[in-house]
Amino acid sequence: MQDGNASALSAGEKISGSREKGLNRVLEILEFLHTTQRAIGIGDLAKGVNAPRSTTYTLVRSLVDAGLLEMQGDDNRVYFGKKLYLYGMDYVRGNDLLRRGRQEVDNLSRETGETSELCMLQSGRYTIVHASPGTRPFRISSATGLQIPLPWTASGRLLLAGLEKAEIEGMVSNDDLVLPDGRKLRLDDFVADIAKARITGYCVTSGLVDAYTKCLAAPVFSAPGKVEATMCLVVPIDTSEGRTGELIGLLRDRAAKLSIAV
Amino acid sequence: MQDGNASALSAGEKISGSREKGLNRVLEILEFLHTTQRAIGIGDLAKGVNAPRSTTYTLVRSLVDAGLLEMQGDDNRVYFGKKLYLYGMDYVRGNDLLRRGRQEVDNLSRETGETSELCMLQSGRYTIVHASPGTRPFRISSATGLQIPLPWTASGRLLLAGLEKAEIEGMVSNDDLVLPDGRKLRLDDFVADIAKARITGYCVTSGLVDAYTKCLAAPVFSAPGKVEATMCLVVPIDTSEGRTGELIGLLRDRAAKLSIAV
DNA sequence: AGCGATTGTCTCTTACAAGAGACGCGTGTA
DNA sequence: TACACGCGTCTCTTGTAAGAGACAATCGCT
Repeated sequence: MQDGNASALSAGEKISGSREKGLNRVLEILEFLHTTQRAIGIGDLAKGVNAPRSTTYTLVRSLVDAGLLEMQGDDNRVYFGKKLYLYGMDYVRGNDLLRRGRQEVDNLSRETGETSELCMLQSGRYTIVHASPGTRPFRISSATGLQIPLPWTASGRLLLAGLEKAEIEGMVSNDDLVLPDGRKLRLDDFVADIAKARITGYCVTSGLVDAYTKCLAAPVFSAPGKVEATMCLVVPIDTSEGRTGELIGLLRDRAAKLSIAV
Repeated sequence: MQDGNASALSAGEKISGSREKGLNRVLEILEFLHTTQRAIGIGDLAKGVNAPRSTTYTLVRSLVDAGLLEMQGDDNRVYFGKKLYLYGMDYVRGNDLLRRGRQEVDNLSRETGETSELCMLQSGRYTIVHASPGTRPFRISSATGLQIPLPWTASGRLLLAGLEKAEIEGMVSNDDLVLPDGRKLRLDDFVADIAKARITGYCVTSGLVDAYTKCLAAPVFSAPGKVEATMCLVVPIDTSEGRTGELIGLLRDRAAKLSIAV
């Protein structure tokens, strides 16, 4: 799931699809719903995940019966179900870091007025696990659950701290190194960034995901040297040196607080 | 999943288990983890869901790769993964009622100091979808995601309002009618309770789940006559008539507020 | 009314996943 | 040292689930 089957035709995919395991189909369905973020008809779902209609009907029925999916109202559309919400809450309950991290992110964005996020690696991909929007008039886009190429972000540089170059290379595709504005990042530069971020204990990137923001990030450790998550602030790119410094200080402080008791 | 395969040997189950569909195994695994509420070794998991070890290993690997499960730390134990949390948040985002209901429950328990809950039907079973503990010294047990037989609760009586007797009968097993203290509820009485609750627009039960509490519940409607959820308060059984009345008033008010905009 | 597109259900075939079981490894304990 | 036990991986067989495709029903459009 982590890559290569949503982007389909890329690498060593069996072209004609042939026979696919039911479980895999289900995983694709869930992932598809996660990207669409809305209920969808079963027929379209089948098209979307490139699965036979008959199979899709069967699987969806199973999932609806199990409560992982729900039929939306009276239409023939499906979306995530209560069961998934309950399992998700179970995850939160079993995960101190996430629970406290969410709290801390909410605090931070309330105190600073800036957009704040908690980020983690999710099957080798950068993921915004929790976000709190801040109070600025222009809305900085960042939805929970969004997945972004690691090299585009400050958090990405911290999350990979301590990995070997080879490992890093394995987690970053060539496409990932191409920034939204078309510029191509050199892998070596990225690796250097990571090493630097590791030493300084924080990371700032300017105008990477878009030209108007910069991203401040600080690491949360689950064990000495092991970066489990990052907290970050997304601020306008013209934020003054002084304020940026303040925010970084605050951010590092809070991230450190999260680290200790884990 | 809703019934009949966890309770296993009951009805028309193939006794020897023979060959089981992978997806079903997965659904059982998730449900099992939901009940244990903690990470568990793969071997034990296999025993727990009564699946062959080799199969369990394969499935768990798929699920871990997909991020639905995570290996716990260094041990060989697994539990829910980040993906499930993300899907769960998607569900919340797509569900106004749940989002606002959680909020309202938190408010209510803060204002009254009592334990407050949001309850819904989940594959035909009563489920505590969100709970907020209240401030009483003795803790009233009620975990999010807990599933309880419908007849044990005030909310259950409201959630079934408007259904035919036959439908109700289908959703309530004989075991469900036996209260925790051993008393057996008559189905007819339960059906009568439901009809009454429907008319009065709220429901109070005393000493059903345990001898020391009573449960006040009010319905949340998704459409005229359709009870989508209930809000409820769990209070000490010796709460005065007067205060009980106040609380019911408050509860009905909030539940109504939830109903309107849905 | 006529037509194309979509929806939900069903049947039948065969490719393949579920499962049995063996194996090697590490660990505790007698 | 020997034994029992649990873990993780692998191989091989066969029961069966995934998929192709046909079908009737419904919908929307002209």
